[in-house]
Amino acid sequence: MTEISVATPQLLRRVSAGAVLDFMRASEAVTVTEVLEATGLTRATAIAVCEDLMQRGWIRELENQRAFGGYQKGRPARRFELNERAGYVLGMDVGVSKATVVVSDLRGKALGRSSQPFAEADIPAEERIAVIDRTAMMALHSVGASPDSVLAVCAGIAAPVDRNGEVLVTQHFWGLFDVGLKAALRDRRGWTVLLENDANLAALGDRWRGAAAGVDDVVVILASERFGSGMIDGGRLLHGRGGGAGELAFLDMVEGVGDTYGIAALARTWAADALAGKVKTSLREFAAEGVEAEQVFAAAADGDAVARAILERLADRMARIIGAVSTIINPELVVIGGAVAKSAGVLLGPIARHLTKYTVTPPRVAVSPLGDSIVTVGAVRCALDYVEKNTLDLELAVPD
Amino acid sequence: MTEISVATPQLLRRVSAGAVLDFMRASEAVTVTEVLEATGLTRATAIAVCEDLMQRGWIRELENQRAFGGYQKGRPARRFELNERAGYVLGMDVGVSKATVVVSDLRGKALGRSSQPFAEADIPAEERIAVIDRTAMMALHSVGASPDSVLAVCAGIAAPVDRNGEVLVTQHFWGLFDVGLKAALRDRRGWTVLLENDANLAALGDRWRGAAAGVDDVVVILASERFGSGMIDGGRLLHGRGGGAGELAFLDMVEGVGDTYGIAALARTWAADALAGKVKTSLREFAAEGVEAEQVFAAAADGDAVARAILERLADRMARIIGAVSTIINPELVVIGGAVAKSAGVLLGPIARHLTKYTVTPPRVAVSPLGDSIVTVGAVRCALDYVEKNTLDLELAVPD
DNA sequence: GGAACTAAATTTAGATTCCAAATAAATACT
DNA sequence: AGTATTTATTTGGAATCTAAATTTAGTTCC
Repeated sequence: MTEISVATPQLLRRVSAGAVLDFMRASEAVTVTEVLEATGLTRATAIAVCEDLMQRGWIRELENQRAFGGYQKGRPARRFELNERAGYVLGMDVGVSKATVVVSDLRGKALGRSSQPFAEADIPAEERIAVIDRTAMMALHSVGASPDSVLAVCAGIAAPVDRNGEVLVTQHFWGLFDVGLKAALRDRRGWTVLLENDANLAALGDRWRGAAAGVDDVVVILASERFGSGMIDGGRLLHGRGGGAGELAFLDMVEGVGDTYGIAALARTWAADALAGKVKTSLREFAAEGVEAEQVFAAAADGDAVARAILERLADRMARIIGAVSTIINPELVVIGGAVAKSAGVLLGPIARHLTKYTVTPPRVAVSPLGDSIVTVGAVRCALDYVEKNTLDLELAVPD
Repeated sequence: MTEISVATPQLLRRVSAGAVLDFMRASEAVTVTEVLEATGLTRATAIAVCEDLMQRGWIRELENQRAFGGYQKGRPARRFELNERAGYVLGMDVGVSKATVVVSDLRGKALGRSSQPFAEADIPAEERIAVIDRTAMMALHSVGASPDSVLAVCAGIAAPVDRNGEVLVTQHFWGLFDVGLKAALRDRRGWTVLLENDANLAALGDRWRGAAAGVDDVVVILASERFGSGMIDGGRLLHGRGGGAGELAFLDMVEGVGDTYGIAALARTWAADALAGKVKTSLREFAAEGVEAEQVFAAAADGDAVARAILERLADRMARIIGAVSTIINPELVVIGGAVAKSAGVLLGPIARHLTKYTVTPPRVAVSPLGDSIVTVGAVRCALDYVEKNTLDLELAVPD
């Protein structure tokens, strides 16, 4: 209600409340004494702030305080904890062929998930939106959450998105993805929707709960069907002017690369090429359905020469890409993510070996454990970031 | 003196004072009424803050207020303005063969400059420091400023520097540059020294007072003898883990490039190569002293075929580099900077032409007007950034 | 069961800062 | 001289914090 111009006394309470809330997000149930030590506030103030936050619904007080940690002298301390059910956030992965929605609580715990295919690749925008909306409602319903309790939504799409969440339709193709989701979900449900590029979300996701946990300078390469990357420098996502940062189209110019197909796609193609010849290889048993990357990796592990050659070729290509990107960006770590990543661990050794050819200071290389949920995990993180930054400006639907 | 824990009432005054100071830095002499409109504070508060700042020496009050803007009704307004002489900052360009120091006031006006060569490239650290210190003292003396009035120093060096101003001596070569300048100048003079990579400072400099003024996503390529770049995304410099972001060593992998020599170096070499043959060219008249880039550009403008070929080749190479970097970083603008930049304007047309081969969404390309002072300009900006961020924690030497 | 002990919670007094509104001051215009 | 206008100052009230004194709600021990 009250407009804050620059610095009113109310600003102080905001700062204090923010500090307390930050501490609570990082801890389980805490006593006021702990709050006070963590924030530097006085006891009187700390209690006042907690009461404030409780009244607004962001935290709750526990009953049987003494139940914690056995014997304690003195007057029992009150205990407070984050009300992780004060509201929910949605993380969306909107692909070409399907939409996936994850419902998460305020601690980032995934409570429910729903996925729906689009009838065809080229359906009109309203239809895409309808499917997405329906998927979201199903996911919410599955956890018994009302649409009013959604505090933020983040959707990942396979197009460049600038740092304001806008899709610049410079290339016609991307128009497909800018289906007006933001406006549609705001109008229909009153939700705040953040748009972000899928590879960027993968980077956020993996830095949160993947191989890059806590690393400040990291590049995550979404590498299954096509290459795309999310780059984080100093803990901040890079976007560039039109959200195009992290595009790996420059690969066309790197010697020995020349296209932007991902690991899964290349493995499939190269295996097919090999089978067209007369070589002897165990891959031939999959020939009918087409050979997938996993099968190539397995065959290579069994000593199949053709599979090993393909693996080596993949590793060299990855090394070139990682070498080029990390020379210019200088990350501490490069993570390979996406559906193929889980089985791509076998590539790490060969990649490291090839990498020494392309850079004198190679980064660490890892595969993400998040599999194909890497984008939704990142979307949840992105939505939570928004909520955490704006907590004190948000009104909760049903302050219980 | 007083430790601020989280949110004390004193914090409010800090916020208010910061807002007022920011406004004053962006304006000339201002009345309290203007302050009040800009910051949203009350008149009473605005005056109190101004008096505060004046007492601390950061701003001053003008005498003949009414002298401004002719006729005015009502009680004359007091006028305040930034005291740009409250202290000074030093911007340093520490190269291999010489050190340059610029003294600037708090509005970024260069007041004096001094430059001194190092006796040899490989002199010991103490000697390098002594030369740098002496150069700084000379520059200060030339403007009549005392060493005590220096609020911050920023030094640009040709080595990777991480975002904490540390030089990681991963490669032995860089050890040359980490001569302990920070500690030495702190101990001798009590100065706060910020270290930064020279190309990064070039980026800051050009974004401040060059071709990239106000552009949030920009890459500045220092291109004279060697290529190095400073990359800014969303107004923030990229560093990477060890300060290596912006290194263009990956050029080794880009087809048609293959080394990291800069424009001046390449022009010189290619011209010499051409002269070794029997072609007819007006460049031959410079053959004795060696042909410089400027001369090649001039001859090309006169229609000399050999010079034009070299120019075209340079443009193609620049286009490849710009194409590769900007595909992955997606800047709005790429600036060519350094001593050679002033005459490199002739390259812009050809570069733009070649660029379409390497990217579908080419950035704007420009040359920096800052010449070889681009690094010191950036160093001054960097030091000012520090002072502006920490103004209220700094004590002025002689509060007049 | 009551006294002693202990840590937490609450109350009280004081300081800083802000805003809003009333009052005072300085100048130009008539 | 008187009025209008703009700026400056003063006064009163509110929010917030800290620091210190006081009260409370338990445990422990006799």
